[in-house]
Amino acid sequence: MNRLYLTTPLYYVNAEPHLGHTYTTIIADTLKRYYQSQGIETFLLTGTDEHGDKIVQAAKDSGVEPKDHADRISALFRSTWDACGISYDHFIRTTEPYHKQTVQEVLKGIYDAGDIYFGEYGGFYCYGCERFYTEKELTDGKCPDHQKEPTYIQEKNYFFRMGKYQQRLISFIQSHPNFIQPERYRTEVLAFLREPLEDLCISRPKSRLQWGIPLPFDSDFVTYVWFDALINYVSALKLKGQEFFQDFWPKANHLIAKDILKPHAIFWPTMLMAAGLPLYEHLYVHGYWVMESGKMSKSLGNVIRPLEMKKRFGMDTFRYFLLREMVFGQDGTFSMDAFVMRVNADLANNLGNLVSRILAMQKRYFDGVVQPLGGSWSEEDVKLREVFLQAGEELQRHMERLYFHRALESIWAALDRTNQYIVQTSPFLLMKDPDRHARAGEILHHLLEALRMTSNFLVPFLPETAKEIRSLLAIPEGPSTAEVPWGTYFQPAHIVRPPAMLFPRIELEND
RNA sequence: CGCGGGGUGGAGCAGUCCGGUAGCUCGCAAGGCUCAUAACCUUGAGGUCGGUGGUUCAAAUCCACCCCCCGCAACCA
Repeated sequence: MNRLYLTTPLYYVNAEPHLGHTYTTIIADTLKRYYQSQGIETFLLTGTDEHGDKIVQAAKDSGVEPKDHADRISALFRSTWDACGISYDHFIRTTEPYHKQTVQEVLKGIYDAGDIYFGEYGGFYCYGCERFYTEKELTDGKCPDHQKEPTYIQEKNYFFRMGKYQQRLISFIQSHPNFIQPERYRTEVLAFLREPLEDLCISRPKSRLQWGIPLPFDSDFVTYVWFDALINYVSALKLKGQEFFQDFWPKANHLIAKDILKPHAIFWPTMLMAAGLPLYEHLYVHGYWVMESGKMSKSLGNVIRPLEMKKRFGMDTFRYFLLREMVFGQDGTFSMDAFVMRVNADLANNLGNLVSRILAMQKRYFDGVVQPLGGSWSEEDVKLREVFLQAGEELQRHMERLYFHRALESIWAALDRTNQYIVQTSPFLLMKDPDRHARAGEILHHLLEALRMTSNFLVPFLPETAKEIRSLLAIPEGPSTAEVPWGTYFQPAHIVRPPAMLFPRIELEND
């Protein structure tokens, strides 16, 4: 049995779900649906990362305990993904006992193996912020928040011998060209690894931070950030049992945004090496959504809220834009103008209108009853089928490389061809001559096949729409019909439903 | 010389890894159709693919150098 384990990052509960979170999660969901439809057993993990300074701070700001704060934001993420129809299999929280247990087991293992040591860390510490600053973060040598010069302090902490694994990691990445994708990020990681890798500080003294998982070998310290957060990918599988872990872990595929490349491409593999675990299979890295009106920020009022987009335009419409507009790996621009343009052109004018015009003819001319196909097909008929076969092949090729935009382009090229086919064959003209009604019926039969194929293609990208088209064609719920050859699916007396408007054109007032 | 990315018709973007008529959406011009969501189809105008040089029969695509813009630069999710 082929398996695939997909993960989103664990979202940090210091912010509410925004466009970036939504994009990563939708990508994960799309991949899951795609591979599921290929007969692969999939497991999709998402969740929330809930420990650390920033959470304590955020909780303090809203006057609640860290746990209450984390509960609230975590629930918000979960309900958002539910409302968005994300088909995740497990939602993990780093504050849950089974996760803490796994983190402690892994830490203990690495400690016992001698790859964690007690050392000293010095840095610029601001007592107002209760955190260290790097020199670059300081403005004129002062803390940007308090305008005060930080104090250089030294602190005892635990360190992970990350540098020890540098060579092994380099060799691994070099011998596994697809380990990090797209390639630009692999190049970046290799470039980074040309410099010596320092050891990683993995603890905070409890005197400064209590909101964390205690180190199993020293109860005066808690683990700090990544050792806690990254291990979730393992602890979620362990929760399902050792066998489940064995089956899925080697098939782990992590999806992340470029901001957390280093932890995932460097910290995490070396941690796995130290823990004696196999490395994950792939790391897929995407870029940022840049708001046309400048940086995304609440004060500018240009924050894209996933639930709001769903409510205004429908989830599939929102998904379509995100998948079609961004080249996976590169940054993309988000603007409402581009959104409206894309949606009107591709979903309303093309897909929606096409479905509607075909079903309208089927209804008007034959009262929805699918007509038989004759033995001989015209050149156009054959061509139409080939166009869809080709689109299916291209789709597969593009999905393997995370080229969502190109996969959709391939589908839409087939839709364009279908519109052309309608004009070329003009069934609406044939219907004026009673002798040619049979031919018009055949043409419509081919067009219904085009829609059937389209609905199969759309399953991973636009799940609701795929389902709706299926329902309009009166195709029962159940497995994909992609394997049924063109022209053999619709049986005599099959009746399709009257047209429905799938995507209304968006007319934006100056709101 | 820190690392990486981007610079393609009026606008926004694909295409660059694997060289071979420069593609898509919007906008503009002309025509067609009437089945459809003022939609759909055809044709046209508009590009020295940031610059210079090189490799090649052939370069947006490979190589070198230069200019402009943007991220990252380690314990900061």
